[in-house]
Amino acid sequence: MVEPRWLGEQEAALWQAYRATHRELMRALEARMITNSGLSGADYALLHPLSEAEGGVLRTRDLGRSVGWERSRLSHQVSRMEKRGLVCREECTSDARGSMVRLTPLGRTAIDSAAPDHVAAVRTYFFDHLTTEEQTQLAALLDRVAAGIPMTCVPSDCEE
Amino acid sequence: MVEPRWLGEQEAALWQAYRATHRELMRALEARMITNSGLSGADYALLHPLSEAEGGVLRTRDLGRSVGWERSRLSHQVSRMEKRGLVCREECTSDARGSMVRLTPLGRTAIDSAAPDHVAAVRTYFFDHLTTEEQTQLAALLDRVAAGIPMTCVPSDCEE
DNA sequence: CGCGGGTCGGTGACATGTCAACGATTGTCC
DNA sequence: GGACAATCGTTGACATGTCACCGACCCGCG
Repeated sequence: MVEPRWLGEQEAALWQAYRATHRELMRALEARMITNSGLSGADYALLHPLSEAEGGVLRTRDLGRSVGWERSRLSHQVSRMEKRGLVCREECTSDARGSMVRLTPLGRTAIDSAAPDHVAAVRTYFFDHLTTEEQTQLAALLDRVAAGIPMTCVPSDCEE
Repeated sequence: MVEPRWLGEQEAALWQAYRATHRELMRALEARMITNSGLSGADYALLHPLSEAEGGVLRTRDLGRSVGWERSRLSHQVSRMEKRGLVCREECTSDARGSMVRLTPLGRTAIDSAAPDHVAAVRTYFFDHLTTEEQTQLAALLDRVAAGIPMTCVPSDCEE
């Protein structure tokens, strides 16, 4: 086997820039949200789908799917948020294995007060730098990249 | 003040896709590196500039700047890597406040064995999906976004 | 029915990242 | 020289994320 194709200077710089920019972008959004509403990015990520769900309740499994998190991460985060009164857990009547997560009035207030500024921040820091055409191109690019990422899978999932 | 401009459907989908794809991409790269060489992404991030430095030594401050990390994060990570024998600390002769981080032979072996596959993975999962033109466009886009991100700064830094 | 594999949520141990604070040192200004 | 702010690295407390595992439960099949 021959020498692998190393990254060229431009590629290395792009990779570096991509990672650094993502990190800074997330850091800025997170910091702004925390000072603005006391919510972390993780809090917001869960409160958002809950606030749009019928009655402010979701089954834990469905909440996990809508944010793309693993179960343990979700469980830990819900525990922390429960301790702070943002959400509460309930039994799942249709499946005794499951559980439900419900937005409390405090959680509703929190997400309602945090959302407008967060959306504005995402615009300011991200979308305002993209033309409509660039948005389309970027979406296509992300689709291609995402499709090429190997899944964490049990062996049987790999053949589908 | 009127209703803020909410994200449209396409924008929301793009934002979602961007975050999900980044997360999955990083997860895949990290998992592959760990199974392949036992190094985490954080390990690799530090070993890479060290391996390119003169003599495999860098002042902690400079290492921190080259990866863009805060001092405490860097210090913790170096401590963990020191415990595993990948690097060692040394005194800084030119400035008694400072310290140096040196790549050990074990660390050198680790980065040398991890690098080829990692580079190949970055190609496979990322660069293979981008044309040269797209790389140029993306680099420009990232520059614009990065330039618009407010820095964490002491008040006096804000006016420069 | 009851066995057995899969699903679901939770837990504890640990790795990682952030924040505030400290002690030591350096450089600056008078 | 000496006060004083800034820099440097570290530490401890805590928040977050990952992993392996458990216990309860659902469902299909004999």
